[in-house]
Formats: sequence, C-alpha cells, structure tokens
Amino acid sequence: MTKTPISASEGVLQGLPDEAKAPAGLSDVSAEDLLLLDRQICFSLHAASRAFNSVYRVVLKELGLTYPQYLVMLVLWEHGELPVKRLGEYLRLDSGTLSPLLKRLEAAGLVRRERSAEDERSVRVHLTDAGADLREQALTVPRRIAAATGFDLGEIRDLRARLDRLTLALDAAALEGVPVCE
Amino acid sequence: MTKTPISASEGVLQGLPDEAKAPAGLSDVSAEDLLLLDRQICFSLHAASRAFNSVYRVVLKELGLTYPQYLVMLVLWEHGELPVKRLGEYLRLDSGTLSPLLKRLEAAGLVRRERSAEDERSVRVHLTDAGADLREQALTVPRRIAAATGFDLGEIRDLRARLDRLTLALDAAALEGVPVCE
DNA sequence: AGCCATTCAGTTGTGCACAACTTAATTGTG
DNA sequence: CACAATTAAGTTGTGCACAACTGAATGGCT
Repeated sequence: MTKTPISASEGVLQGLPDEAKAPAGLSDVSAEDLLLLDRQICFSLHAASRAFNSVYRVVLKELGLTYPQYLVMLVLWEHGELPVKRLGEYLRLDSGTLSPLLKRLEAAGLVRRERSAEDERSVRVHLTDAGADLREQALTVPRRIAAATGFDLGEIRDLRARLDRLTLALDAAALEGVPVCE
Repeated sequence: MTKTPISASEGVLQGLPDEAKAPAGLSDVSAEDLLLLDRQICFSLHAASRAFNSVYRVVLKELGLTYPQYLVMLVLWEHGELPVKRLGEYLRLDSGTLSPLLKRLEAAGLVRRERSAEDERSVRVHLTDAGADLREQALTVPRRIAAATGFDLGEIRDLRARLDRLTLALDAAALEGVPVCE
C-alpha cells in the first residue's frame, strides 16, 4: 500500500470540541476528553516528525544520505573529528544506534573511524575528503526544506524554542520517573 | 551505552548567533548560517519526537503497549471496528507498518482481524473485550504525560496547531515535489 | 463476457531507536 | 598493587517506518 494521506482537515488533524478554550488547568478536563486530546497531540507530533523526515528523505537522496546520517554529518561538519561518545551526546543517540550507522557511513567512504591512542576504549570519527566535500552539496538543503515548510525564520525559531522546552521538560520528567498516578 | 543526555543548554539546544532577529526572509541569511539553523531545527524536532516517545514508552509499558500500538488503540477506542485502510489513513501509516503491528496486537489478544464479507480485499479490525477494557487503564495516561510536559492545555493546543500547519505544508510540498533548486 | 487498471493487504529488505547485554580499557579505592 | 566499579564501543533482539513488490479481489470499459 502506498501513502495516500487523507487531507488534514478530515482524519487526524481536526479540532477538538473546544469546550475549554480558556488557559485551563488540566484538572478541569475529564479523563475522556484528555484521551481525545492525547490522541491529537500524539498524532500531531508523530505526524510532523514523519512528514519532516519524509521531505528530508527526498532531498537527501541525491546526497546518498538518510536523515539520521545527515544529522551525523551536520555535527561532523561543525565540529570536525570527534569520539563516538560526543557524537552520541550531541545527537542523543546511543552506541546501539550509532555503531551500525557509522559503519554504513564508513562503507560509503564519508567517514573514517580510529581507536584513540590515549584511550583505547574511545573511537574517534573523522571526515574523509569525500565526506568534507559533501558539505558543498548539503549547503543547498536547508533552503529547500525551509521553502517546503512555508515558515519564515521567526516561526522556525519559535517552533524550535517550544520543542526544546518540551524536550527539556520531558527529559526532566523521564529522569525523576514519570508520575505514577498524579 | 546507556542514554546519558547532556543538558540541553550545552550540546544541541543552544541558541543561534542571532544576527537576524527580525522576521527576516530566508534569502537574507547565508547558506552557511542556514546549515547551522537546519542542524538546530532538525535536532529539535527529532529530539522532541524521541523524548515524547520515550516518556510514553515508560507509561505505556504497564499497559503492555508500544507507542505506535497505543496510537492504533486510541483510534479503535474512538471509532470502534474499522478496516486496515481507514486505520492507515487516520494514522498516516501504510500496510507495511500496520500489518505486522496489528498481528502483534492480535497476538496480545487486544484486537481481532477478519476479512470483510462484502469486499474480500478488506480486513476489518475489531476490539476484543480485553482490548476494549484496556481503555480504562489508558484513561490515566494523558494526564500523566501532560504533567510530564509541564505545558498547560493552551500551550499544548497551540503547539499542536503549529505542528499540524507544518505537517500540512510539508505534505503539500512532498506531493508537488520538493523544490529542486529554489 | 473479457480484459485491464485499481485497490487492499501482506511480504521482503533496509535502516533507525532502544533495551539489554558483552568485551575491553580505564579509574578509583583499599 | 589488586580488584571492584565505571566507561566506551559494539552486539543482539524487538519493533517501527517505508520503499518496492506480490497476489488476490474488485470495478470499469469496451
């Protein structure tokens, strides 16, 4: 089956029966309504993430990169050579994800991996010449994506700020354990 | 390696060198800066999606559901029995994703699948009693997630609206082909 | 009726995310 | 120094996302 999205106005993205428009606390809303709302916010984030991913997929195909590989390359273009550990911190990815991904980038001739001499546990990831050169082509990517979103720079920054705030809150909650009952 | 996120203020989530604070058009910004910005918005969305996912993972574990399975159940609780096709439209997922997922839900005893009598191509997905009963437990989920985000209802709705707008724009761009050069 | 295009679900193969685990190197402490 | 704890990277297994494909059922068209 191929992707035949129904328009966003039907299906998932329609509005809630907006009973509670005021900046109400969550406690004013019934568990039933919250389940509806949850469906909607879940879907929105999930769908946005996948839509983004899918636009990038198209653009990145001509660079021979997947979206996560592009993220790795972006970090390398910015920071140059660095250990897998650091890469994982920047990208919030663990070695279980990065190891095979880096292996594929290495097979593609874009990066090189070498055990660090000082600390034999650490593996440093370098750009090859081909990997460094790929940046030229990548320079055209963001403008095309931005054009696809139709957002201006201010909106993009604003959205980013909100998402970061969300991520921070969620990470904090995850660390101290999600409330069991509330 | 386990997830040891660096705080968002270091690492990925720091601000841009905000040269262009005005609601500037994208054309005013250099390709170099856009690549930086791209790194940031990519990361933000990717990270938010994964942070969200990971909080849900914790909460949903006690229901025995993964996040995508929860999304499917949300649709079923709302709409009752419906064909795989519709499910895919609501969730924007194709059969390649849904078929195995539904098979797992069926194995877990939460849904039943039956070929439609009128149209033998179609498979209708039903809730089992266990699947319907699970909704009781699920009612507590959204409040706990919302608490974890620290967002109030207004903010959640606002973010959702922005994400939906983004998704719409991205889908539209994807349909008519992403701009090749711009 | 006969045939072709379409539709629906499913399968296969690739890649990512993550938990749980392994192995090897390093660090800290008695 | 010895040895336990920690750290870095990698491996394994599960599940999701998606492209490309298969196969069966359906609908339209002549």
